[in-house]
Amino acid sequence: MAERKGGSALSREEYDSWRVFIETTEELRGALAGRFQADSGISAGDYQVLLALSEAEGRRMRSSELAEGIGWERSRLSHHLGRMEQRGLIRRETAPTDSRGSEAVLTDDGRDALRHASVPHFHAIRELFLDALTPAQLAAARDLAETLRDHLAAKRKPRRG
Amino acid sequence: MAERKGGSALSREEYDSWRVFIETTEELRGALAGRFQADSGISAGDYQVLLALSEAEGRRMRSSELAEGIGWERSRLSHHLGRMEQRGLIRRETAPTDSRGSEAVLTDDGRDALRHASVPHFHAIRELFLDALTPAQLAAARDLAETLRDHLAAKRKPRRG
DNA sequence: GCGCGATAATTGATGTGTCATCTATTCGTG
DNA sequence: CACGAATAGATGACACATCAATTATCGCGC
Repeated sequence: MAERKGGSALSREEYDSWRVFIETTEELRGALAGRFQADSGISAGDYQVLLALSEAEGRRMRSSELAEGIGWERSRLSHHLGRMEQRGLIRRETAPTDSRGSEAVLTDDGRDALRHASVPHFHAIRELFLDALTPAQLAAARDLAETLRDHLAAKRKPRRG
Repeated sequence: MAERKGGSALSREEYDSWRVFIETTEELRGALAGRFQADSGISAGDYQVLLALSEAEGRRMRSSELAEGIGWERSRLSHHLGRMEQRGLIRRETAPTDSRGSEAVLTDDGRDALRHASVPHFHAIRELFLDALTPAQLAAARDLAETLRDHLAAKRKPRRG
């Protein structure tokens, strides 16, 4: 990892930059998740689902659209909706136009949970992320994220397959 | 989430920056993990453990030191070592000096797995991360990560508890 | 209107992370 | 030395993510 050869070895500096970046962002995610869960009783994943549903027409969405909207695989969403349904945060109904499909519907309990979660959510983001950064750093974070996101998208779908 | 009140609401821009940052870093982690696992047959977590052990005196470490070294909770490490032991990558022995404790020992299979994983590992880092960024962006990423890391450390241990 | 590939969603298996709890051992202090 | 607190580590329960396989329905071409 110190010498350069074959085009795939990394310099110490490259490797260190990578490591501190990936480990810290992972730590940030974990800290946020823990804080958020402890303060509101719902997870970050729950929050995404609830928010999307609350903004949807009739507070309901087809599973596929929901998955698309929040950028999850359908299998992941299906499992997650199962758990949320157990807890009464959402309910599932078969889609009226296509009986293969299902709609996730926000329940009243789900609406309440979302309402109570928003403030802790924003507070945690401010405290653990925004407060740490200067405006320039925040701008750099955004630039970085957008660059990486585009790069990953290109890697994922290089023209065809 | 648009208006500012109570000091905890976020501007749209703050929220968007947060979202793209956290979602993209999470996506990067997932992409790396998938690529790495597919190419080498071991996970990123396995890699960290194997690397630490391979560099240790006698290719063995006390569980606590290992956990400390790679920054994991002991419970997490314990579960992970159990799985790695199942696959023959490591072996556990009771510590000679303290019979409460245990040592994780790198097996020959573990050493081989590490050897075969290094190139794919570096390659994935280069391809998904380093290749995406200009030198300035890479420097910004590191600066950002270090700032956040320090901030999180301060939040975690504010002087005493 | 039948048959078959495509699509929507669920399910099961497995790996992973966290928390709370448990067991065994060590150590400090009387 | 004995006892209780602290420590090392393992374990069980649960939430979560990914992958492969499965089920049910749709819709097109004949």
